[in-house]
Amino acid sequence: MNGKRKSSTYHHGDLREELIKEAIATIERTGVEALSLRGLAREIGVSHSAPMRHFPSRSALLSAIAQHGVDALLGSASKHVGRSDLTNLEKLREMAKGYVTWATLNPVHHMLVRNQDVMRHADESLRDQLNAYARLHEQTIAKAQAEGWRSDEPTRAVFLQLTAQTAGLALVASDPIYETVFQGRPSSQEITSALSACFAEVS
Amino acid sequence: MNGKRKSSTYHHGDLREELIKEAIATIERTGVEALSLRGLAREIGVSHSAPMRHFPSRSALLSAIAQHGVDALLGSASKHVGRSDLTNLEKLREMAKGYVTWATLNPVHHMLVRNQDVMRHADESLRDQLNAYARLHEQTIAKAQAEGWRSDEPTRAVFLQLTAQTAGLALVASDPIYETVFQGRPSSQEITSALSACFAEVS
DNA sequence: CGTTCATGTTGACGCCGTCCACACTAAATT
DNA sequence: AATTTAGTGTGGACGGCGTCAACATGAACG
Repeated sequence: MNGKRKSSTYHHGDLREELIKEAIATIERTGVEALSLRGLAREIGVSHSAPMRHFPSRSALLSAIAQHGVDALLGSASKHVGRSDLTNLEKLREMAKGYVTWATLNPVHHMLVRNQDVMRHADESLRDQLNAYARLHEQTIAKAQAEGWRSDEPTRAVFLQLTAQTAGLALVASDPIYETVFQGRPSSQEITSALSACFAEVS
Repeated sequence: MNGKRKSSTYHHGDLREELIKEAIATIERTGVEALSLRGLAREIGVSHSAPMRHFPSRSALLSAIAQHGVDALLGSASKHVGRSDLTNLEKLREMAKGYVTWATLNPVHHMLVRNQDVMRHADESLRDQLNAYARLHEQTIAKAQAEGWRSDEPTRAVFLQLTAQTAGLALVASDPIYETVFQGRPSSQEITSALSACFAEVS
């Protein structure tokens, strides 16, 4: 399965990655609160303080996972924005759709990024990347407005509305609390149609 | 200050309420993760296991606080819906505005209700009340549609869009993560105007 | 071959949630 | 008024946790 695995048992060989993978699985099953470094070590089969060689604290592990999530989100958004075959309005559509898709496919990452306890202990770089995402979003809105879309509204107002709608849809689509409220997750078709209201061509 | 205070120090007299009050203050300052029953007891000046006479577990304390929050939210919503001087569309506006206002005025309650670890251990009644709120919202939408507002769209679609927009605005307005993104909290005027897009009179 | 450095182990510390037996007090019962 | 009872606070114990420090192992490199 894993080519890097060493024959000896003393050194694991890939503990950092396995910690992250196992942590995500555990959080998905039982929630962040129930995640413990010792439990993780036990699960993997190393000593109780082996994880600290790779993450200096429990928060650091959670931050690293959140970091992965934000990397993926920002990467996908940059890719959309970089496409030259789309208008800026179409880029915005892709960003919004991409955000919700990312949240539903990576519920643990999404949840960690929204978790205040996690973000409180996060590196400056994580915050910076979230801000980079927001600025990319905002600038693309401004460009779409320059192309005539909702050009009579302040950018900040459109930014606020779009951010809220997108964040809200991601929440509703990925947070288990809303499952009973909507009797099941909204379909991707429903998501798209909810978003389309924000992206009407007519101003 | 507190008329019920007994002269003796052995029995506190109002420990349950003080625990809740102190817990909210602590969470606001340092986050849920950092809240401990022992720390709370130390702060208040009772023995380390006194809190367990009022809450059988740490989760129970958090659930009770969340319960208070949902009570307030549902109460305010019912009050709006009960008003006979408003159209159903106006009731929807009030509900949405009320939700965001509630979230900004009670950030700790709002956060606890959105916290998966808290909701996982919550009583059935808490979930029931959240569902009651959702149904009230949904029914009011249906009635507004019966009055001609967005009557060509499926109720579920409007419900989804409105829930997402409202939840998203509440998030953006009350979650510290978004403070840097928007350089400060959005004003209540900005909130209202972001909501107004959903509540346009024309279909 | 020997050194060095990353990585894993072991044991310790203090904090935590929770349980238990016990202490104190107010209210109910006699 | 005396006594019982139920509610509430105390103190000690237990195991689990995060974290630290001292030590062990082995891979990479001279």
